[in-house]
Amino acid sequence: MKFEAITIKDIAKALHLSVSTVSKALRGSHEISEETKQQVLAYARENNYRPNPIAQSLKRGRSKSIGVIVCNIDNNFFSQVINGIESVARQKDYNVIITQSQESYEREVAGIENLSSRSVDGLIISLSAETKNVDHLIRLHQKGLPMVFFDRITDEIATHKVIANNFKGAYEATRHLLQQGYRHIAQITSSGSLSITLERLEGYKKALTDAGLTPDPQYIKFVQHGGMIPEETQQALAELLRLDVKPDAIFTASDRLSTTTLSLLKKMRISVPRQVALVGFTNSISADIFYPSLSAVTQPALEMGQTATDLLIQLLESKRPITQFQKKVLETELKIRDSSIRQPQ
Amino acid sequence: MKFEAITIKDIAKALHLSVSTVSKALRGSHEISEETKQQVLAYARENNYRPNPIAQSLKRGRSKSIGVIVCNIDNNFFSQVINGIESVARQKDYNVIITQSQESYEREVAGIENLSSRSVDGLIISLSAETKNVDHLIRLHQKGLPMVFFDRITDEIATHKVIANNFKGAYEATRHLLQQGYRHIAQITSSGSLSITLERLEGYKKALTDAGLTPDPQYIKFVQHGGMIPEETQQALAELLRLDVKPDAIFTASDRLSTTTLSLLKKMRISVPRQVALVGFTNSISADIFYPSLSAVTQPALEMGQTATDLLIQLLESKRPITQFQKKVLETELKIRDSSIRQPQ
DNA sequence: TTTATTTACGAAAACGTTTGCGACCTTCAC
DNA sequence: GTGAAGGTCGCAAACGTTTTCGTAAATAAA
Repeated sequence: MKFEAITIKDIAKALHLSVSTVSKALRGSHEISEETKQQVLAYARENNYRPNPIAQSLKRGRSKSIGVIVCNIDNNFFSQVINGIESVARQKDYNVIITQSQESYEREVAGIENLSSRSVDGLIISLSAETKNVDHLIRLHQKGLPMVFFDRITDEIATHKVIANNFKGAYEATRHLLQQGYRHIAQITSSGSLSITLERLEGYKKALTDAGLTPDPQYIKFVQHGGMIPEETQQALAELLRLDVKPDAIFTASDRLSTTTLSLLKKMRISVPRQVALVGFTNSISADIFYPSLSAVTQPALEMGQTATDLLIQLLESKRPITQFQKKVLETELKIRDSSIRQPQ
Repeated sequence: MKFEAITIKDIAKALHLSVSTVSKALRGSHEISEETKQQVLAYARENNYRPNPIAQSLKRGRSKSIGVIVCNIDNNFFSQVINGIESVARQKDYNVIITQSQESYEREVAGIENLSSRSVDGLIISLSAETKNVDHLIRLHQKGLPMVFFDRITDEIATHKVIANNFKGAYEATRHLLQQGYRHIAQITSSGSLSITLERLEGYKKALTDAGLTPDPQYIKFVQHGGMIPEETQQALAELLRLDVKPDAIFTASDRLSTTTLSLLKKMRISVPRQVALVGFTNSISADIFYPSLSAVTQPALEMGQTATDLLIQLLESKRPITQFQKKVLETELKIRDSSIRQPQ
């Protein structure tokens, strides 16, 4: 089971030098003669010497790794974000450690606790659907652990944040439905404690009022675990379809909710868009091969991951403490497909 | 930027004890009196002491983290596998560090090199499509770095492996097409250097010969980067459709290839399954809302991740060197949907 | 009372680095 | 010939733990 590797000590012994000389030679210190340097470098290269990153971390007080916590990796939006995170982290020589909260507050706390206890230089966070209280993060932030939020953010912590223009995305999606002539537009959305939920809700409401309509609370359904539990979505949908005036269109405000809703409608043999139209937030790469193809608000997920990571590393490597924080808002894109196009009656 | 945390030293100073006493007290050594233990524990708890995992790693020679390398995380199959990996790793208190090869041999080598240089206790690997040579892994394996392969494995390294029953999956998919009456069944598959490609190819061929047909090389198209580059898939498909006797059915042998092919057929306005039927390997959670709904061979991805991690941790924590290795073969499931059902002419 | 045993703790080395400082030698200017 | 300067290297401390060993005091056995 051991994985013996060569250390500086071994090099020193072999070359009859001291450890410090070898160390300095390896990092090209001017204190060391060119001759010795070459000798050390040659020996190191021959024997495939790699500095022990753990020892370096201990010495430097930085682990060169960043922690990521998301609700679930098995979701096109988040996997694309992580793709972005991983690409810039790797390039800047950071490791990426991933934890999933599975939309559970407890797991989020435990995961963050685990990541934070100094094994990680900074955190990239998207809150879980259950999270209503961010004291666990506030504590860490006050202690000086750098963090960047994306997607599901909180106002209670002053740091960099990266989000999509959720308001506008939802506004455009709803307006599109209105333009198609739909008047009873429902929304199925995530937990009301999530920032994205509120932002998308506002966009939806604004589009309605701009069109002279009054948002009806009956038409707004919150799904507590953001679609992770299909039964919750099922119930929300059933309640909508049981209303006296059934919605003629539905706006689903998150990735998982969109695909689940479409799937449920199909199972219930409800024709989309004839009986009910559908527009959803989704980053599924397959939205155009759905039946019907799904009109969707797409977020620049990869870019969100990259931006968040850039900001975090900026935080990590800054000499002076940063007090001015950015909230980057990336634009969404509405792709209109069949699921929302009004059919001739 | 600093994140000052309390150390054993601080506790020792505060309580007028020695570092070693505190350390022992914290781990409940019998050498320490009950009274002192309580005192130390209380102080540690009050001040929210967390042992520094990096120092522990250095001391113990184990980092309690495992490295994962896959081609791409943004893919339902792999994200589900990682979901499985993360869940059991977390439970056994290991961190999961993820790297993507993007199907590039160079990136695979660099990523593994980076992970392996002692920051990781073991590796979970699925080879990239470009990888024809595994010397970089053989070296590490010989040095004693434990590794487990899944999905895209190699024969050249003796260790635990976890795969799906690719032969049977492909056999059943092809047989199903044959049973539907299709006779010119093409296959679009990944790079020929991948184990999964060969296994699935064999299953496909066996089903054909069992039905008295002779596999025709013209009907077998290899896509070098496993569908990461849509143009490659496009070209493979175009070549198939340009044949004198066009295929009446296509079997796509990987996740990305399946969705891409369906999407391309749709763009070309080729009716599925009327003009050409389709069965593919995919773990997309949305296969039933595709148009047409996609008949698919599904792999137990979550379970593969869990099994691979269990096996790796078993390797890591075994007292005596393990010489007997397992090759776990998990069963696939063929879900028949519309894309392969023969339509009345 | 002496000796042996137990209990409770501390000193120090070790894991593999990095780094400030001092030691020694050579070279050069005056 | 003396002093300063510069070049080259090693010593030792430090990062935060764990662990081996030693030792003093207290207790038990003789």
